[in-house]
Amino acid sequence: MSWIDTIDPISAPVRRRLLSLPEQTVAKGAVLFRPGDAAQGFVMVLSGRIDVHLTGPSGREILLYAVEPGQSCVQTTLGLMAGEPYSGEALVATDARVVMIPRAMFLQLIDSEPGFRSFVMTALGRRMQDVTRLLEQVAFASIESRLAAALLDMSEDNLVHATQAELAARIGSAREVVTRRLDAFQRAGWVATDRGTVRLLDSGALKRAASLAP
Amino acid sequence: MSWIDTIDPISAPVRRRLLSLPEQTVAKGAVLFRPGDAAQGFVMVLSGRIDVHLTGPSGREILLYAVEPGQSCVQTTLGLMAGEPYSGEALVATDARVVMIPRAMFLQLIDSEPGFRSFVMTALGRRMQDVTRLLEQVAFASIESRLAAALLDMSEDNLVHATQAELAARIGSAREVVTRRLDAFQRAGWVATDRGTVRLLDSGALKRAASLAP
DNA sequence: TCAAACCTGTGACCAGATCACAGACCGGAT
DNA sequence: ATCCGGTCTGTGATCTGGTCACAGGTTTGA
Repeated sequence: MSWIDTIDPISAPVRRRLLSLPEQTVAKGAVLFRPGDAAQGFVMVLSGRIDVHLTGPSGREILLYAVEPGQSCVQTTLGLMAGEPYSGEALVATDARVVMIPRAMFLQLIDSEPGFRSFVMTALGRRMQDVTRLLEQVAFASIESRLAAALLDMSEDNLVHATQAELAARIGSAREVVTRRLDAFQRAGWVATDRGTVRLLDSGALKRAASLAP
Repeated sequence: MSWIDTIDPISAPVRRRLLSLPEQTVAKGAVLFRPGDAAQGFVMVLSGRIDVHLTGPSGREILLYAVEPGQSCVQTTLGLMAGEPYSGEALVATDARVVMIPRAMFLQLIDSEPGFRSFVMTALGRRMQDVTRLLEQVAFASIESRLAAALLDMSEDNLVHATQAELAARIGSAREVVTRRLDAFQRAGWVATDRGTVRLLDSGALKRAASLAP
């Protein structure tokens, strides 16, 4: 079993060519690309996680999407297909291994391999949907509901390991706002906060808050 | 010359099949699809314009993108490829003619016609970029700059035909806010407002306001 | 010509972003 | 052990923008 099998079906010769591509290891904190860069190839994540986010002029950030193992970074797809430069910044969130399919091979695979093609198009479609949903949240949902949703999404075993600044960057708000909202959650008994962590005490209440749109 | 030639290159037999598809006429105000609908086919616009927008729970709206002649509605693409339902609402902005390529034919064309394939993927990539940029604007830019940008974009001959409510729906703000901003623009001498129209008097100043991000 | 619908304008209020801090906590170095 | 720079968190003041409530003006059509 290899990463290649997330692309299904794939022909044997192509499978060999893909397997011969070198894996690259990238350390947490590395920047894979910045806004304005041109795509060099099609990047797939094998392990670890890559966060792609937008940064505003004031330094405020928002997470566009996270690329998990078996997924590709669609921003590279755009660059290769539509010639658009990156608009986001890709930051390695946890030490990761990736492979890059060079531009020429990518274009050839798109033309010759139905399995690869449908993998790419489905991924692109999903991301489009993700970003559209995010836009909907940013445009219409309250900070309260977005913060609650982020906490639920990031929690493992009812624990969230993130500073308040990281939570703010995730939902596209300001650190101070997160501080005050978390404080309200704490007073309501929904969470307990500590330096660098948030413990979820009442995920039911958080879920309700997350789905309340205004 | 036909709409088909916006897809290039295309083989002769396929060209004939596409030409045999019936054109449909849709009247201004008609709704092509709503959030949650499943895609029936791949829609291309021949004339007129179709606006795709999101609606929040409070009734506030924002324009996701407009589909102009020669373009396809990528939301239909998503539905056909990734199986995702629509998240936006498509409203016919001006009387339009469209053709719908049925699902089966679409999937077959994707597999067999490189020209069609690259048309679809490029369009999808562009829209992804559009929506990402829109998200960036909504998340980080002021109403002042977004309104100025919208006025410049919608103007023909320095005239914008739109009510203040329509301008608000376009930039994802509230009507009252647009009223007040337009009032400020007017006091600054940048525009003159009238019922249903805005006349641009100083597009230079508007351009400067549009590019000022905060 | 009268009513209903539509468009614009205003005041009050709340949520959220920004600025300018201050204190608390952490790591390592002396 | 203590000090120090960096990081994380907490708070008040102020500004922008979204929501609510409502008023007056304009069109349109019955």
